[in-house]
Amino acid sequence: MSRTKKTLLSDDHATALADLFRLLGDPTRLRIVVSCLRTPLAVSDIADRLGLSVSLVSHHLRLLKGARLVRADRQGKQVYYEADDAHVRRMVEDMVTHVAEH
Amino acid sequence: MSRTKKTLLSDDHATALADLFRLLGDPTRLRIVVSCLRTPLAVSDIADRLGLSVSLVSHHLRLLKGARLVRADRQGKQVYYEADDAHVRRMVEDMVTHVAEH
DNA sequence: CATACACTTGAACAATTGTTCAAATGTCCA
DNA sequence: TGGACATTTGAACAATTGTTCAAGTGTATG
Repeated sequence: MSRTKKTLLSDDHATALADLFRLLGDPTRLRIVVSCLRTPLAVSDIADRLGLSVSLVSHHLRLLKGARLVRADRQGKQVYYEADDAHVRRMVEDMVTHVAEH
Repeated sequence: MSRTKKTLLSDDHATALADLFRLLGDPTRLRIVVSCLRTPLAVSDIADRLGLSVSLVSHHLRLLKGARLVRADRQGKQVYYEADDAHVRRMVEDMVTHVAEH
C-alpha cells in the first residue's frame, strides 16, 4: 500500500479551496460578492454602489459565477446576481465578521 | 453628514480581508499553512513533506508571517513555523472542512 | 423595424506574482 | 576558527491577473 501522510487537506481539495480563496482575494471582487450577499442586485446597481464600471463588474461576476459563488437571474433587461446558496453566504459572512472582530 | 451606505464591509476591512484571502489563494501557500496548522514544523520539514524547495517554502513563509498568519520560532539551527494563533487556526480549518464537506 | 437600455465579450495593456537559482546570513560543533 | 547545516534574501524570469475601451449580444418598447 502507498504510504500516505495523514493530511488535513488532499491536493485536490487544496487547489479547489485555493481557487475559492483566490477569487475572494481581490478587493474589488470581494466587495462585489459582499454587495449581493443578501439581496439580488442588478449589474448596474452593483457598479453604482461601488463606483465601478459596468464592464468591470461584469467581468468579475463571470469569474464568480464560474466558481458557483454567485448565481445569475435574468429579469427582463436586467440580470440579478446573488450568492449562489446559503453555504457560500455563511462562509463569506463568517470571514467578514472574523475580520471585523479583529 | 456624509451619506454612508449601510454596508457589511467597510473599504478598509475589504482590503484587509482580501489580503488574507489572496495569501491563502495560492495552492502551494495554502498547503504550507495547513501543514503547520497544528504542529510547529521546521522549514525543511515542510519542504520535504510537500516536495518543494526550501527556498520556495521560505519565500512563502515570509509572506504568511507578514500577514500574521504564521509565527516563527527559532530553535538552534532550525526555525519552526506554526499558525499564529487559535483564531487563524479555526478560520483556516473552518474553510478546509467547509470544502471537504462539498 | 428601429432605438434605447442592460449586460457581455475580446483584445490589449500595465502590474503583480510564483518560482528558480545563486549568494548571503545565522547557528552549532569539532 | 573552520566547516557543515538550516534558513533567508535578491535578482531575474515567465505567467497570470485586474482594468480599460470598444464592439458585441440580448431584450423591451415606440
